[in-house]
Amino acid sequence: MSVTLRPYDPAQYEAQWQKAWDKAACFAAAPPDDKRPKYYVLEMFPYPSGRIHMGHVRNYAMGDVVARFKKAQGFNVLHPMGWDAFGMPAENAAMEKKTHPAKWTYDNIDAMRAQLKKLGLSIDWAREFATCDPSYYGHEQAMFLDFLEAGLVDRRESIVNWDPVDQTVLANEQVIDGKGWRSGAPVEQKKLTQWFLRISDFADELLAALDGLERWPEKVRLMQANWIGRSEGLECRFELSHTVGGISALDVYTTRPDTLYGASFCAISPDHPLAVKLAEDNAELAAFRAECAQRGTSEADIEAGEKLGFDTGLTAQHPLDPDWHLPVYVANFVLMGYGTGAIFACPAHDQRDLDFALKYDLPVNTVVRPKDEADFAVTDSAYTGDGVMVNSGPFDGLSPQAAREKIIAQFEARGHGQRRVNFRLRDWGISRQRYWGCPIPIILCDACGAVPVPREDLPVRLPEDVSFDRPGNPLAHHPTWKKVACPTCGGAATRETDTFDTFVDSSWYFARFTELADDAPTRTAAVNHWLPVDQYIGGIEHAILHLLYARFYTRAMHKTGHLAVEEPFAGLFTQGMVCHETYRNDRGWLAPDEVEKTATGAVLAADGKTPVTVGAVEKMSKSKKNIVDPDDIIARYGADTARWFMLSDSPPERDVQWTQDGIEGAWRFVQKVWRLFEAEDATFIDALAAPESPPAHALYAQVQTTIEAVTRELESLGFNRAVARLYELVNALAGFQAESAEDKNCRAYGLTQLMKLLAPMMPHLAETGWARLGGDGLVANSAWPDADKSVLVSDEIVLPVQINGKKRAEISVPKTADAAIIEDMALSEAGVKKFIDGKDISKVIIVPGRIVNLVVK
RNA sequence: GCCCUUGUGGCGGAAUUGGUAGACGCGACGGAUUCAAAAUCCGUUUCCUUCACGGGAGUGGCGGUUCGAGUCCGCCCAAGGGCACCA
Repeated sequence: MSVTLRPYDPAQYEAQWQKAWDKAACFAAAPPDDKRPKYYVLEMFPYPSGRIHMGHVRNYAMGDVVARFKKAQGFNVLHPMGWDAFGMPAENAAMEKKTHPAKWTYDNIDAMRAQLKKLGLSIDWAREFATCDPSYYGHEQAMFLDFLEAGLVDRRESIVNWDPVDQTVLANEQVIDGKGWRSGAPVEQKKLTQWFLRISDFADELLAALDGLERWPEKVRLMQANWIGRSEGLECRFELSHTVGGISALDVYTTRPDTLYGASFCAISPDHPLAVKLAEDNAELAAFRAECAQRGTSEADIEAGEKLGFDTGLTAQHPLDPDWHLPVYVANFVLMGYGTGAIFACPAHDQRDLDFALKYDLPVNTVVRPKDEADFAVTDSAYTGDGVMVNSGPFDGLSPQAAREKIIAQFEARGHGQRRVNFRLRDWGISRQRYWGCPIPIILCDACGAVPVPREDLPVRLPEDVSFDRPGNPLAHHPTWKKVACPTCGGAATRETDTFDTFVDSSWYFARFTELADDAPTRTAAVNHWLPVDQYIGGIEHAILHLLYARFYTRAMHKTGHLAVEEPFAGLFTQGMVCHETYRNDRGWLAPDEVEKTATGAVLAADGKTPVTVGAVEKMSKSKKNIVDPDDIIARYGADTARWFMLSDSPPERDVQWTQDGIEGAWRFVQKVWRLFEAEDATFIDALAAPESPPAHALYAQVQTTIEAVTRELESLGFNRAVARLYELVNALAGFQAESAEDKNCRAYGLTQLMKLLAPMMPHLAETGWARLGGDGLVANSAWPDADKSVLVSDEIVLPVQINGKKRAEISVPKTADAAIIEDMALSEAGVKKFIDGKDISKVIIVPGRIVNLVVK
């Protein structure tokens, strides 16, 4: 009589194994002198918002599979965890709930750490830190001073994006559709003195190095390349008809010098110094400038694309023809921040210029025509394609590309202009008018200017006694904190009250994890050993912001001697989002547990009858209430089930839809694996020679193909495909009838290997099974299996036979059979004969080991 | 507007280099077990046609290359994403 196991109860085992791993210090990374090769796997660290969500579960489940898999493969694995702990929500909580941001943050960290631990992640918790720890941000301040000395930092007045709700400055990258990325409020333009990191100095490098990031998604590299936005062109000078306030000429940047003969006017930005100067004595122009400043930021205005201009009355001399004078306009579509803030316009070959020219009745001169249209002329749609130069004097007949080169060369030869490369990327403004961030270690003195805080005075700590009862920066309002003596002259001075953009904090945390040194941000031996991160995993939403900043910051750290590498992340994987159906009725959105699904739709769970509208599948979000809480899932099904479901079905880079059926399916699988242990022959057998009996041999072979396939899939992060192979093996084991001792041994062997293969994904169940089999120690510490490749190739193979490209039959042939034998066998197969009877065989294609195709007429 | 990605059963999705389309999971249907249910086990499940054997069609659409196309090429359609007055 077989003993029936009780259903697998995760609650009974999961905590137990988590303790066992802890006690054995399984996941502590060994020091750099360890003889194993290193592997650094990192998931983007979380913001301590209070609770983990399913997105975290997916992200950390994937990282954990990689970490456990690499450890089993014999790597010295570093898999740390920390907290991106500065930021606005802590201050909002302080305002709303009257709690201190530090307390709110550290309480959240405690809660979330406990949640993460319940997932059974193989994390080296000894390396944990939060970016709001003074022991972290103090080093960040020191590095800022290093950057300052190295010329990587600027302080300058500039027009900034001002978020009126959050009352702080935003970087360009943080403005989405003209709105603050956090508050969603329309961004205003404001002039402030700001600290900048000179990321644009690295624009060329950051762009060029993208080519070397072979293990990054093409999509992310492309997005970064577009963001950096390199363009090549000509900068040249247009002399003005009059000198205004010392300005006698316009410097103009163009990527289309080939269209110079099609010039029709010049245009300058409303913020151009010439426009500013002219507006001083011209009220109409001043009003126009004000209007542009107002309209400039509104998304709707940009969408409408209405071109507005103001004729200055000045003219500019064409650089290729001294007798040609172009009117100079102030135009709303010319940006001061790009190029020189002044353009020459060629309406025939630029749609914006054409819109403007048509509105203000300016000439349209076609200078490029398509190759096969001799009488081509632009009317209402600019021509930007390739073709042949016309109406361009000495350049007629050339291609635009050739004309561009010749014209630039001519300008350079005559000293009238030069080839120039421009970037879209601007310097990174890092000043934020917030309390809960890293204080900028600078003292502002009326006599000495901006003076660095002496190194021995670091870290500049945030004051603890702050009040949030009025808007703006609590540091600036603090009665005493900012008042200090100037380190240079000793006179009364004030601290910089701005703090760093929190993206600074997340730009080097991966380096800090390599060693928590007291006296320096990084320790050479450790940081150079571990970096680059071998596999970084996180959301696509950081494709530009965080990933570009971190790449720049690593270069800055390289330049200031903090580390050896230039690229922080050798491999990047961007995972998809976790989505769920949405539910609503006339009172608003409903959470999944308020809803009961029926055959035809859904009803309220409370009464079982009130209809509920089932909406689109969307990213889980508080606002739509389509959230499933990881804690509830773990309590009900255990961490392994949650992890398994997150890894099954959907490819990891794509969005996954959370469903009740899906989690139930994963739960059934856990139970099915557990039932494999009901058999009496469930004993530990780690090594076995290929069995003789056909069924056992077949099972043995399937174990080998599964080992081979799962290894390959995990290598390429194909978790969903690895899952499918494991389902197959479990199904085979469950259906296997063990008759002989040999069969039973083979089954036990298969079960032992299965535990190893499952361990990265379902570590607790694998550990429980391993212990039940009588395995040595922990499966978490055991080596990854090698496939016995000798059984992967069988003697007989099945070949499909196609006739005219359609499959008609299958033949079983010896692996060693040559083409003549295969042809013979194919032609004598009954299913084939039927189709070739009375027809001519004009061609026979035999692809060894693959296919036979007969072409008949 | 520019750039990119993706289109495969009722659903999520498989398919090394062009070589048996639909693995695996979900759902559905039928059966076994059960007093009944849950759980479990067995079977069916791309569509059309046929009592059946079988046959035909089929990877968003149209065309092309090839003995052979989900895969390569061209054009088109749809959905999603990024950038967006960047000269």
